[in-house]
Order: sequence, then structure tokens, then C-alpha cells
Amino acid sequence: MVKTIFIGDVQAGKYDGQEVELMGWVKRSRGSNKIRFVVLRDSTGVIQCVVKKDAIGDESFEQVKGALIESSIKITGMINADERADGGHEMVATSIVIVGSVNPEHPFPITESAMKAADGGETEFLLDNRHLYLRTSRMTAMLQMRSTVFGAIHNYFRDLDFTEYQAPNFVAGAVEGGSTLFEVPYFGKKVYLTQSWQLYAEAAMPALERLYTIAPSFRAEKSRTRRHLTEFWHAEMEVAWATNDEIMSHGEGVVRKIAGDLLENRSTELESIGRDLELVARYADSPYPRMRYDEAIETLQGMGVDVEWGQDLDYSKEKVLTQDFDVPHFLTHYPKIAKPFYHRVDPDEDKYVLCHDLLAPEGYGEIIGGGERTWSEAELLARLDEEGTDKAAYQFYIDTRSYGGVPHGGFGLGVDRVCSWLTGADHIREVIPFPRDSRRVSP
RNA sequence: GCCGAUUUAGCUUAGCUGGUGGAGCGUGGGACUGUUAAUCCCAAGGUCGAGGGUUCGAACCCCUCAAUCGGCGCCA
Repeated sequence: MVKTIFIGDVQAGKYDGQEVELMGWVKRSRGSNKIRFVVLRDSTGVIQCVVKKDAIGDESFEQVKGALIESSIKITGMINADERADGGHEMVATSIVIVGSVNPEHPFPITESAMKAADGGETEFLLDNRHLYLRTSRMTAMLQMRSTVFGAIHNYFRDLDFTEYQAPNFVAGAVEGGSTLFEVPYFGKKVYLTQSWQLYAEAAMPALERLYTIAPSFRAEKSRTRRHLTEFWHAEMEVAWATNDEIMSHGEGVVRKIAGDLLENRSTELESIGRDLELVARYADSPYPRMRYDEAIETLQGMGVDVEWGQDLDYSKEKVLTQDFDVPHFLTHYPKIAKPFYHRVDPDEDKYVLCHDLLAPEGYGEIIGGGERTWSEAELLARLDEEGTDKAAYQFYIDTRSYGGVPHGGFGLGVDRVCSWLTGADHIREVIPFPRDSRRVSP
């Protein structure tokens, strides 16, 4: 039972005048006791199938009447262009087989009212029924666009001869300074779920020179915002011999490629969820300006925001700063005191580090964080001491500097955040099939 | 960790100053040969989140708890 005919191709006119068999799910069914209109959906679209009692017989007609929403069926018939049908084509059925029926005592729970209430967002009910919500047109479009985003990232790096490289998800220590690690029992010991691929990537940097990954990262932050997940997909890269500017160019390059690929391959899906294509086109075509931290602070102070030099910029300040941006902006050269030890101190002015954040417009916040790494052994040891960090936990990391350290750097990109921003989603949960946050781990 | 809000049928909701809970969708039955979220008629479906209190009487007022949602901090 290999399916070869898809509704999208039927609606494109590839099968006009031919008798074909379609396989799919009932999206809606209406009609009288002599004629029924079954709207069939598959992964590529929907088509109206006209089922006449005269043509298929009493028994089959009764079966069709009983095929509730989301019943799976195989339906055979003639394909015609017809103005009366949504999409411009319809099937006039000659036979129908119910493959998987739906029990009327437990009808498909995702109703029009449930969708309408969510209004593109999500309700508790839809989150509880996520496994069924996935098959709605909105979630289908989101998942298809998500796939395009992942593909764009792979293609960007592979086209530049980066090597895809995997790090362990069980780790012994933290990457970030914070205490946002998930603890996992491990044969009588405690280990943690990784927050980042970075430290292990730096270990492989002298071997591979240009490397990247797309992998889940885990953060035990009790954040309740539309930008946070506890399990998120992290696209990270590391490059030997690279400067902060070069790394930023890759960040800009990959994000613009993602926007471009979405525009090229998923414009139908973007429009179906109400996204303005001109915005996405601007993100694909425009250069992303670079602004130093000091300039951002001055700008904010000029706007009357209460902020002092040396503070990291939290979301409330990012939001004020980015509200007038029409494309993503890089923020560079943060104060050393605001960033962890692995950021390289600016040799020209040692109160800064050579790092960058990429801030998305429209209130979506930080989508990339990266920069040059502290690469000389002496500097790394000094920075760890300054922070009072226990060096024992980072011995393998220090070792990578002890044998031919070189300047290098990289960044981490929040893939779900990028999906959320580029699709214009109301919440990051909308772009991942089974979102995990501090309150929800099921379904 | 902090702040705010919500909880009534499978779903979405109305419910006034406390006086025996209404509707739409969905489901079941009926009518209808071109419907577009089809339409029309009928029916079933509710210990009003849980527990306690006030009261002659509580979905409504008070207390405790729970679940969920939104926001902040932190970050991608």
C-alpha cells in the first residue's frame, strides 16, 4: 500500500480527467441523504470528494455518512477541475473504503470551537491533546516550516564544508555559570543534561576546525514566557582561527539563509498562518547592523531607561532597544563582568569581551549568543580564578588550551526561537511538536 | 524565586444584588440531490476544579488546597 498520489499534486492539476485512489483523513463531511461532500486531507492539502448515493450504492453511502472527522479512508474516483470546490479541483467518488474509523462515543476532540478559542495560540485543552492537535492545518504548516529551518541550517554549514559533530547529552558539569541544570541519577552518581554543545565542540575544534550541530539543550529555568522551553533545539557552531566579526558573519548568514529558504519553499504555509511575507523577505535580504554594548546603553539611557553600564541586558531592556529595529541587530563587546569566563577579553580594552548577541525584532528577543573564546591557557586560568570557578570540573577544557591553543569561537542559535520569530508565532510552543516547559512534560 | 489571573456539558461559553444552570459546536435521531464551518427540527449530555465555612438557601460571598494560563528574573 505505497501511497503515490498526494492531494497537493491533485490540486495542482496533475491528475485532471484521471481516475485515482486517494488516501487520507476526513477533515469535514456534509451533505444530504443522496449526496455527501467529504473534505479529505493529507499532508499536502485538502480536496472535496463528492460522494453520490447512486454512484457508490446504499451500503457504501451509509459508511461514508458514518465516517466522522479524522476517520482515515481510501477513496477512488475521477478528478475534475471544478469551481465549486475549494482549491479548484474535486473528486467524484466511485468507491470508498474506511481504513480506520472513529468511534462516535469518542469523536475527534479538536473542534472548531477549540481552535477558534485558541485563535492561533494554544489553550490548555489543545496542549493536553497535542498528539491530536498536530494534525490540524496550523500545526502541520508549523512542522513543515520547522523542517525547512532545520534543513537550511544543515545546508548552510555543509555548503561551507563544516563537519557535523555530536556531543554527549549526559555531562558532568555546567557550561553556563548558572544553576539551571537538570540533575539525572546515573548509577549512584549525579550527572546533568547538557546545556550546550560548546565545551565539547571546543575539544574537537583542533581536529575539525569548522564544526556544527543541531541538538537539544536542556535548561531547568522556571521561565514562564513565550520565548522559553526547558528542552530546546540548539544549533551551534565552532570555528578555529576565527574572529568575533567572522563568527557574526556566519550568524547573519545562517539566519538570512533560513529566512530565504522559508520564503522560497514555504510561502504557502507562511501565508496560511497569516505571516507577512514582506517581513520575512526583509529578514532574508537586509544586512544585520552591529552595535556595541556601550552604544546600546547610551541609546537606552537616552530613551529614559534606568540602566547602568555593566549590567547584562535583560529582556525588558532588549525589548525597548529592539522595538524600533526592523531587522535583527548584533550587540557586541559586553562588559567582562556581565559574561562568563569562556568569553575572550578584548585585547584592546580589557573591560570588554569579544562576544555578540543577535536580537530579533518584533519582540522575539535574543536568538544567537556567541563570540570568541578565551583561548590561551594562562588567560583561561586567570578568568576561572577571577570568577572563583572550580578548575577541577573544567580540566578537560583547560587541556584543550595546553596543546596548541588557537584563537577560535562560535555561537549558539535557538532554533525554536528562530522558528517562532520567522513564523510570527504567538508562543514558542507553537513551533515544536511536544513542548516542554517547567509545568508540562506530557503528552 | 516573585507578581497577576482563570477553573460551569467532550469543546467554547452566558449566568445581574445569593433564590433549583442557558446557548453554540460536536455526538445520536429525523428532513433535504451541489454543499462550502451546509441548513432546518428533535434528543441525550452538568455532583458548576476539590474540600471546608457563612446562610433558610451558594456556580455566585469567605478560607484552604490543586491544576492551568499570563508576565518578570535567567537565557537561546
